[in-house]
This record gives sequence, C-alpha cells and structure tokens, in this order.
Amino acid sequence: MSEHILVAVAWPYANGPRHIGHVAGFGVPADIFARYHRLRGNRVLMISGTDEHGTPITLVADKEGTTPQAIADRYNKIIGDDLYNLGLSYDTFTRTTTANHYAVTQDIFRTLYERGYIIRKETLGAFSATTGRTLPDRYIEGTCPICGYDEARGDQCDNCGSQLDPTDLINPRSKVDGQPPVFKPTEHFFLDLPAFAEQLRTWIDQQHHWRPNVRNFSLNFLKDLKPRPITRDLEWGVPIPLPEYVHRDDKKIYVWFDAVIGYLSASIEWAINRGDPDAWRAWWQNPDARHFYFMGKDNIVFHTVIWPAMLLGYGAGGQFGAHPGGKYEGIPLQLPYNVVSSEFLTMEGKKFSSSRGIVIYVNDFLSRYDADALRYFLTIAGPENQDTDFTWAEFVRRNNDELVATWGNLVNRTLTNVYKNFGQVPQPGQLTAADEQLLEEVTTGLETVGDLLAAARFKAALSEAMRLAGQVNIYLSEQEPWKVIKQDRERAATIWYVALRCVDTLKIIFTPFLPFSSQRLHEYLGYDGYIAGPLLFREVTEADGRTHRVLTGEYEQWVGRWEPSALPVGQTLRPPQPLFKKLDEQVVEDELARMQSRATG
RNA sequence: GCCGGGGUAGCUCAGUGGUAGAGCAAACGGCUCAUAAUCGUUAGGUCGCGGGUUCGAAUCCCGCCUCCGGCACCA
Repeated sequence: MSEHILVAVAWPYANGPRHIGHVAGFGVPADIFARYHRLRGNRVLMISGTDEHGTPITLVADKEGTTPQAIADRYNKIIGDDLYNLGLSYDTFTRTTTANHYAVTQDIFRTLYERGYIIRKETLGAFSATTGRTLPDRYIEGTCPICGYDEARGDQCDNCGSQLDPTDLINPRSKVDGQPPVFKPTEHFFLDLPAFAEQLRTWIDQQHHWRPNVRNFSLNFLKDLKPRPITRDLEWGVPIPLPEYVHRDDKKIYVWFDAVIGYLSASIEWAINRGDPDAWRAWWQNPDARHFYFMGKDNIVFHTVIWPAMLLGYGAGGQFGAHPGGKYEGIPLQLPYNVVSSEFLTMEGKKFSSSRGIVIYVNDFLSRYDADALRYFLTIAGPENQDTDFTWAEFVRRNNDELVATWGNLVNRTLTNVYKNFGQVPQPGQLTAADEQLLEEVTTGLETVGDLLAAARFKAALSEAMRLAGQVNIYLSEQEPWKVIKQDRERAATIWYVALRCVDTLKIIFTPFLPFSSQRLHEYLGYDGYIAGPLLFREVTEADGRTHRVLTGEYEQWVGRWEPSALPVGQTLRPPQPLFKKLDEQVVEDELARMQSRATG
C-alpha cells in the first residue's frame, strides 16, 4: 500500500545566496509535499543539491581572483544552511561537483553517444580575447544591425526585440571586459532532441493531470525541436567521456546537461551513503513509483522535454541503468509523473534584483523572522498559479491577522486554559451533538487537506486548514468553557477535551506547512519524539578521498501520522508558550528603509 | 513579431456552464479564556471591453484593449 514517491527539487545555482523568491517557487512547496507523503506512510525520496558548473560561477571567481570551486564551496555552504534553517526535509541535498555526479553524468553522456542520440557538429563560437573562454551570447553586446541601438545583446536586441546572432552585431564587445570577442570554429556535441519528438508528444499528450500551462507550453515547444548543444568551450564542468576529450581542459559538458542528471545521481548517492547501493532503483526502475518535479516556470521544458528525452534515450542502459541478473534488469528509468511549476514572486511590485538591491535573502530574512512565518506567507500568498507580490505590509498582516490570530491564538487559548485548570488532558463526560459535529468536521478536514496536498494544491490546502482552525474558535465562542467552568466543571472539561482533540488533529494538518511550530505544539501537548524531524548534516567521503556535506534527516523515525488525534486522557501537558511572534507594524517601515539603503548603497 | 499567462468587492486572491466567493480593510454589535487575540451582523462587484454559442456564460468561441513572462547556447 505504501507508495514510492520521488520528490525532485530544482537545483539552486551556487553563484550567490538565494532569495525568498527562489525558495517560494520550489523549495517550500516540494517540502510540504514530501512531508505530507511521509506522514501518510509513503516511501519518499526528496533530492536536490547545488548546481555548481557553468559560466556565471567562473565569472564570479574571476572577479574575486579565486577558483570556481572556491565560489561553489562558499555558496553550497550558505545555501545548504538556508535550506536547513527553512526546514526543507531533503533526503539528500548534495552538489554537482562530487565524483559520483561526474560518474553518473559521464555514463549518461557515453550511453546516449553510443546509441547515436548525441551528434557532433562544427559551429562558430565567440571567445573572450583576454581569457580565451567562451562568451555566451548574452555576455556580448554591440550595435544592433536592424535598429542601430548600441547596447544590443548577442542573442537579442532589447530595443527592437529582434533575434540576433552574435556575429550580426556591429562592433561587438564583451560585456565582461569590453574587448571585441574572437570568433572561431569549434566542435560541439548536440543532443538529438528531434529523435524523441514523437515519443515525447505521445507521452505529454496523455498527461492530463499536469497543470494546463505546463502541458500546453511543453506541447508547443515540441513543434520546433532542434538538436541542442550539450558541450561548451569552458574549463569548468564535467569532462567529456571520450578519449580525445576527456583530458582536455578547454571543453566540458554544458552545465544544464549535468544539472538535470543530478536528480538521478543524487538518488544514487543517497543509496550509496546509506550502505545499500541499489536502493535508488526502487524509485527509478519501479514502474509504480511516481516522480514529482518542483521548479519555477523558467525551467519547464528542461523537465518536460529535455530530461525526459535523456531518460528515454538512456532507458535501462549504461553502467548505472543496467542491473544484470538483478530484479531491475531491463526496466527503463522512470519518466516524470508530474511537473509542478510555479510562477514568479516579485518584491514590492518589482522583479527581484540583487544588483539593484530589490531582494531579501533567505539567511537575512531568517535572522529576523521565523521560518514558519515565511513558510506560511509563501504558501498562502505565493506564486502557485500566477505571479504574486511580496510586500512587507502584507507579510506583517498575514502573520499577525491570520497565523497568529487564528491558529496561534486557538492553540494558545486552549493550552493555557487547560494547563491552568487541569494540567493534563481532562476526562470528558458525555459528548453533545455540537461536540461530535466539530470532531467530525476536523476529521473530515484531515482528508480534505490531504487530498488537496496530494494534488499539489498547496494554497487551497492551507486555506482549508485555516478555515478548520476558525471553526474551532467559533465552537469555543459558542460553548464559553471559561464561563461554564464556574458552575459545571465536568462540562467544561468536556469542551476543553474536544478542543484539545481538534488542536491535536490540526497539529498534524499543519505539520507539512509549519514543521517547527507543530513540533513545539506536539511537546506542549505532552508527547515525546519528533513529529517530523529533525534534519541533519552529514559529512560524506568519496572513494577519491574528497569530502562534501549532505543535508539529510532521520525521517524514518518520525512519530507523526496523517491520522485523527488519539490524545490520551490524563496525558500531562507541558507549560505552553505562544507558537508565533506577533510583529510590530514598525517592521514594515524598517524593512523598506533597509531595502532602500541597499538600493542606493 | 511569435508563444504562454493574467485582467473578479478598496487590497490580496479563489472560483473551467446552473441563482457571484474568501481573507484583510470599513461600519455596527457581542465576548473578555487567549499574543487587544476572538465571535456575530452589515455594507461592498454590469467578473477588462464588444460580439457570438447556450434554456443558462466569470466559466466555451471570435475580435479588441491592457499588464506580465518566455523566445533556446541563460541557468
């Protein structure tokens, strides 16, 4: 009955710290989904890591006079800490500069090459005159041959909108150092996407459970498929596993090609690290396993078209896919079951921009506010179906008027009353119709919220959870146990017992969204153990002696279950504290001023 | 230009054929156990504009206006 669920989360790029828009799009929704399925008793494997190759990282390294690896190390650490502090419960959050990832990437490249899905082609490339490195089209600017705009980019003119080729530009120059680029022929490898067009079309066409824009966008993309380059003239990347290239340091596998392979390599690493090297196959070569990918809308086609094409081409082949004589022999790797794409978050009405100071980094945010407050906002008001705006005023309002007032206050008023008057879960008397009805409504709500979560409808799920908390507040207002207790202690005990049972069930309902406060509530209610945690870092040593840090957790020890409360009568409560902090209105002004000083400073 | 998405109450957003919704903001009232939190009542929209299909349209079709993304060697 227990299902294998792969939660594949987009890989954050390690050229800087990540802002809250990044985690809004994939990190938080993926974690809510993973936590729900674990509570349900399903076998979840949630994997990701930092994406550490590519030109942007080499540019940061050049600027600081250090190596790309040093930059990747720094931001892998910062990003990993951010995700830990947000409570994102990865089974493995690793990185793309591991020996394991190189091996898996090269195996896929080699296998696709041998099967004829990777083709060689000579192209004209642009190189920096000073460093000899490839210059991506967007790092070249010059005068537009069509409209004469003198800051047109190599790929497009922002003035007239024309699609350009870098060789079209008049007086082309590098945006990095101002020098004219050198154009010379260079051989590259291309993934033969058109070879998979029919298979992909048939497959995507059947995915009616995808969000409509994901499916439509992908089908449309298939109409004009071209072979796509998967190598670059760059020293920073995974070596091309062919004898004439493997030792060259001027041509590597292109970063996007290795990044998507991370989903597979991180799964394999997870299995190796737990001492059961074939364990990943229960997700990847099990036809009943379901794979859910979480990312921003800019990444859709990588997950619906390109990565599936790679998986189709690889099948059950290569060094990792084959399982000679084993249970999974000949079973091809699983395609995505659902691709959950989010829209974008904006900041006070503008696009996030590190250079312009319109940004709030995760670590900065969490230094002043709680992770659960951020998780609440990003879920209830996040870019699930359309672009949404983060404003400090709205953050403070949602925190104070919704999270604190509705759920936090329900917990607080219930716990303080019971703790003060009984000190333990009171013995109820005969339940009235109103009592039964409320318990029934909350129990039904557990299923409703669960169904919404399973369908990746996070905003609707959290709204329903909040509505249920409101129902319990209404119940208390009607029953007035603080009055009843003056004449009828047994009836008051019954009312508080009912409220506690509801709070205990709501604790489970809120756990995927608000893991930190749910754990505290769990303890106030007198329970022991981790309802859903904790996360931990583990230092991993590979065969070549190098070490790296992995974010993981002991999720098999969670005591939480997606089931209605079975709160034992007589259980001793612990002294309660408010679950959430109310924020002063002054926060809005302070944060806007802080942003203003970043923008001008 | 091409492709995609949005335009619903003052604000933020739900709602894919069957009498227009939620939260907040507003007005009034109740309660006072609780982080002055809570509960109730009221008010508030020709669902961007025009046309069409239908017994019936925010929802389907056509046209238009407007905003926002993507357009591939960016990850």
